[in-house]
Amino acid sequence: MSRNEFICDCSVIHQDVVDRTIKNMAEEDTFNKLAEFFKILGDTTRVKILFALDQNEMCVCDIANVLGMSKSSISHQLGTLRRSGIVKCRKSGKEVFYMLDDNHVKEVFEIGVEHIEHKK
Amino acid sequence: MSRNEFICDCSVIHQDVVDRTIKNMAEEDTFNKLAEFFKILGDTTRVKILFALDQNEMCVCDIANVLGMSKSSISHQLGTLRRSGIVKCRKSGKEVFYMLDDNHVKEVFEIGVEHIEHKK
DNA sequence: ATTATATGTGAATATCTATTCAACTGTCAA
DNA sequence: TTGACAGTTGAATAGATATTCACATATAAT
Repeated sequence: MSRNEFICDCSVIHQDVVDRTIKNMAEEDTFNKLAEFFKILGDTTRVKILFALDQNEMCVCDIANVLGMSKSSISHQLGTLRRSGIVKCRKSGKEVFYMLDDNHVKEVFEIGVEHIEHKK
Repeated sequence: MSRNEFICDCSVIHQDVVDRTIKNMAEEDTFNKLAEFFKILGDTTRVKILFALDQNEMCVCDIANVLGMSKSSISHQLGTLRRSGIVKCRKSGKEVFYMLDDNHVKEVFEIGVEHIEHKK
């Protein structure tokens, strides 16, 4: 993508750096999906749910009890996580068991923890 | 933390799983900081800025030109990233050069990209 | 000194989103 | 069939936040 596609309120100071950086930028779509992925992880409730599901699959009621929140709010969040492909579920009678679907989440989590430990 | 501290609108179905999971949950503070960290990464503009700064340090004007956005909005976002300890800056005359401060960001990014590539 | 440029920032607006509430579906048991 | 329970879902509300705008600050050049 070229810088001429954009409208900006200032002049370019270091043309070479700007040109090179623009040339190396990823696709717009990649940035959007990346931000979307991190946005999903950027909520305390969802972080707790994923941390819990990392230990064992669980039904909605049990998750609600672990977090001390309503079934409805947990169900809404599980829907968000499912639509993002981060968790999946399995029905068993009246209950629905949720589990992690994406092995990257665990890795991202660990680095995230390293980050906040390092910043202490 | 004990489950009795919480108010929930449903009964516990699998008491053993709930007890064990609660016992293994991290500190409230840890979840908050973790979510806060990912929330910072969960914005397209900030993702682009970090991707650009991963290549070279840059001044505000250059970043604005690379992204095709106003200096003001970029400055606001850089302030957010700086307060989160993810980028740092260095003054040189009228210009302020920003660079990555946290080596974890790069790792998290790479796994994030793997994630979205895997989901295609 | 004056002007131009690079950056920072508070307030306002528009948009997004997490939770609650109320209703609903589906399943099991009596 | 009836009731109880697990889970889902749309609408509403309240809170968060990204960008714009206008102005402020700081530095360099004339």
